[in-house]
Amino acid sequence: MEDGTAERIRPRDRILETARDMFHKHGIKGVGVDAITEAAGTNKMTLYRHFESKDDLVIECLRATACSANAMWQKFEAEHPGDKLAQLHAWVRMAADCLMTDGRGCDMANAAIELSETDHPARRVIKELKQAQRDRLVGLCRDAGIGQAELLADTLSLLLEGARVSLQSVGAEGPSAQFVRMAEGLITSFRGASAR
Amino acid sequence: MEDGTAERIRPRDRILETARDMFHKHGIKGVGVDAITEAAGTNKMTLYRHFESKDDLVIECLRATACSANAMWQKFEAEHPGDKLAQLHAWVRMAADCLMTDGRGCDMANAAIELSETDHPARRVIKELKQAQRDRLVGLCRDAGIGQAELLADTLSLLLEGARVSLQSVGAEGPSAQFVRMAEGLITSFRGASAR
DNA sequence: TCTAGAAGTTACAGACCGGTAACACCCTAG
DNA sequence: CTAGGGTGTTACCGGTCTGTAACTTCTAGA
Repeated sequence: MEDGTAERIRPRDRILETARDMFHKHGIKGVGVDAITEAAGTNKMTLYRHFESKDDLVIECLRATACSANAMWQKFEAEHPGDKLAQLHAWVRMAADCLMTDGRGCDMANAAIELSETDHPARRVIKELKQAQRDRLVGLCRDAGIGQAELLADTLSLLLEGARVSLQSVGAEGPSAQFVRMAEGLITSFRGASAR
Repeated sequence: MEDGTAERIRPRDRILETARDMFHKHGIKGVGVDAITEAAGTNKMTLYRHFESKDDLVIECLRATACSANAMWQKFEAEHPGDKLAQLHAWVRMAADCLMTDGRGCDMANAAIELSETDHPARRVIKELKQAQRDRLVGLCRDAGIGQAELLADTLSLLLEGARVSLQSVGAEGPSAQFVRMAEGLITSFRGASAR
């Protein structure tokens, strides 16, 4: 039987998962394909049989990251079905957890900074995936009954993005330590404004 | 005469200025020392006579960037002597200008993301310079008579940092377009709270 | 058991990287 | 005019990088 749930993971998936982890930790230009394949317990030829190039692998990793993010959104909906405001608070909590446990920032943002070539193929993907996340947060704010939903969503986006990068430059004791207080304060402030 | 204001700029300064520009545009790992020296109209040997290593050059570039930032702070004080609140608004305006005209983000933040090695010599410098900027903004907020000065300063910091990275991932039409509105709204909100 | 395709292995090409050595040059201070 | 320091030039080292070729081994499906 072809057996979809093979006990030993397919090399392609092992490479993808390993590459995601290593790109996240050391950056894209900071890790070579040799290191990835070795860590994945395979070899370079196998990588190039499954991915056209390193850039292609990078793009596939970013798509996988977006997929994980989608799973989180579904978890919010599952844990607080219908309660959009609770989902928004869950988003803040998730973001804070991510800040405290992770250390390195958003893979897409990091990639956008690292791949400075304006015509890099990954840039299209980053832009559309980030746009999708933004739309999702705007929708959540709107459904939570907040008046200026776009403005709140954009403010929260920038705060999180800023906290993730500040974490890497000034460290955990820097401004990013106040993220939850800022975010919650903003939400109550916007809720008050829309209920006036 | 040794003539401090030599009409032809010293090679060291040419290298430093060129490296700053190229690191800013293409990232640190995205440009080699050969490219820098060629663009600076000199050669690799001269670079290594003035800088111990590429890492040393990077650090010197970051210090120069911090120096430019200091000049901006002095400009704020010169244009609005004593009026700390006006200086705070000038800071917002400067940040917005920077967002619209520049495209690439903060050199220190970009470097922190790119140089993921936790023991990289540049990380110390980045942290202390970023910390200094933070202290400066906190002081400005406090002197402007804002109650929760640290919280406002940290929020503004994260907003700007987030706007700069968002600009690179989602583009100019993304959340960063609302930076001024967010920042000004925060300032009035914090002013109202401290004057209650 | 046989076979086809996936995966592993080794070696290599070609380019770029940071950094150094040896030597020729120029320009200015004395 | 001359001596010396800053600069330019060329060549090179050892390493790493992405990507490929040719060949062998393994494994799953019939």
